Amino acid sequence: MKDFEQKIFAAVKEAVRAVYDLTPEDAVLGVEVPRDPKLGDYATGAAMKLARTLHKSPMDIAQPLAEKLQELLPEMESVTVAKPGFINFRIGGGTLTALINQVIDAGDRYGDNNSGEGVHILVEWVSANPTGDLHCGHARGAAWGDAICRLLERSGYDVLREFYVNDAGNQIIMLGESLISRYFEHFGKDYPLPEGGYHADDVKQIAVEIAEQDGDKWLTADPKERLEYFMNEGKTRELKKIEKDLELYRVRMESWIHETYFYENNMERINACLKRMDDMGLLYEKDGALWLKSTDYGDDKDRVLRKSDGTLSYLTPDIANHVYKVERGYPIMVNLWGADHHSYVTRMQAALTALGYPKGSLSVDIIQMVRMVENGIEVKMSKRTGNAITLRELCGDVGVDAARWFFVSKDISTQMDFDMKKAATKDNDNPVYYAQYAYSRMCSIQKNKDIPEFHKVDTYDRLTDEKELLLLKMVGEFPALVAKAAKTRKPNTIADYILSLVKLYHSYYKVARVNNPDDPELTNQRLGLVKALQITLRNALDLLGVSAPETM
RNA sequence: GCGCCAUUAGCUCAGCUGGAUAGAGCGUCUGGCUACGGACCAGAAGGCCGGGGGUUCGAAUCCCUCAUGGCGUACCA
Repeated sequence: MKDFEQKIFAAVKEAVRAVYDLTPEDAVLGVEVPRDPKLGDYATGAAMKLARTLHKSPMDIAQPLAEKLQELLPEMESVTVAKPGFINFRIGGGTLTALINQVIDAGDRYGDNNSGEGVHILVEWVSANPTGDLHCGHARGAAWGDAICRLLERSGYDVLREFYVNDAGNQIIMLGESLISRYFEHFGKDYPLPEGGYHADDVKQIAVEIAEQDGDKWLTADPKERLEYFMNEGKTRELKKIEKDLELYRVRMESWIHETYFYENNMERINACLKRMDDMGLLYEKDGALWLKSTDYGDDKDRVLRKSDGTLSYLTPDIANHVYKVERGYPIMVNLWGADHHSYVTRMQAALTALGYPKGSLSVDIIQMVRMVENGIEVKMSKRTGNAITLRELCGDVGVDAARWFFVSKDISTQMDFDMKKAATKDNDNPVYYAQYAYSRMCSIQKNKDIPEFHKVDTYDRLTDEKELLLLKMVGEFPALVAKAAKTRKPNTIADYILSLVKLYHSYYKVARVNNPDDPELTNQRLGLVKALQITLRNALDLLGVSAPETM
């Protein structure tokens, strides 16, 4: 379905061509929604942006454009010029009410658009080390990344949702050693917990599980074999919990790529990568280590790929990981990384540029830190366990809907405070319930036995109230908003939209009774409006992974 | 020291590619329930957009600089 914004944009383009014989860049022709609805439903600043090229005043440029536009867009009630040179569009009521049937027909697919044009895009996020439970620090990125995928999928991109499992390297050895120590402890024996080992209860619990499953046979086993076994058991079990927690949090992954995969077959993939870089003259040896000349590609220093002890640095398999993404048909990659990894962005991009991938192949969105707060005071540890607050606890304490809403409704580029008290309250302090309440109202009005059941009609010409038309206008903006949010990867704009929509609905609900026994026609048309709103709201909430409850 | 991210109402945050009078929620204050769900609605007060320069028809938005805060600055992952 072609929404108004696209239609107007195309018309502006055509008008500029017809009147001034120009075909400027798309950015010049931008169509927007004016801040003040009194000005118009849509507007373009094209005339002002053309002022420089045409050496004329924006007002003089706008006038003939507006006349042409009125001609091109007969469904517009008016096309007017306003100082300092805006062209404002007002949509006719009939055009707006026609949306109702379109929305109802589209149903769950209303909002879907093809702005992505089938582009393949791989989103990698969460990617927590499988050495412990996901904690609330992961919750922000997990919700944000999932919402981005939902937006992209509904905008016609071909998305692959991927989790990169760091299951090689020191932290896994540390996990194995920590488990062994807890395992010994379980049988009343001593085994030193390594420095920097994992102390959390979940590690202890896994050790107990292994003890119950295998008995005490590992106490006397070959140390090398034992470590291998505990490392494997540990990461498998930790990963399973991560999967379960993500599911609870409604985050869907499609692909799990293990770091160890790149070490398989004598490091086949990694070596191929290294050889390729070597053939391109990107590598050199110094102090017994192998270096990548990343400074030639924007990094501020060269990076070690193979350390002097012969082992690889973290970067090396991760380069192979990204090469593998492209090989699988995903030339556009998006990664979500925590703020503590931001220095890593430049070197990863430098490596990919060095390998010849076009600039912009990899976008990395950095998720700034979250401070968990209760009544303004930072809460570092869980009161129950004394460890970091886990995602699971968070879901239990504040609920999945509230947690996801809070994280997804704020841009990730700024540090945020997550107020657990506020998120857990079920009153009007909490915007997520305000939105869900509106949804419940929409549902209950349709289910009410005293109100006749809705049936589709050809025209909804009785809907002339200012708020009704305003609501429909917002409904009409939804597909373009989804497309834009997908492109800019900003789900928070959807949350803003939801709040404006439900605020207007609550306000409408107060002044206009849907049910009007003396006027069944008006009642039916209003029910159609409510249904269209309900569909739009449900789809919008779904983009954020927030449920739309029929009753609360 | 250097790099990245930020700084907008009392608080938490929006603000699109530079555009019309800088917005919302909470909090504060004033009002509103005999009818579809009051988890609601109507209204008011509250701003040198961190400071200072610059770019231009126009700057919260772009550039420079300073201040403040966070994160990073490994042959860790």
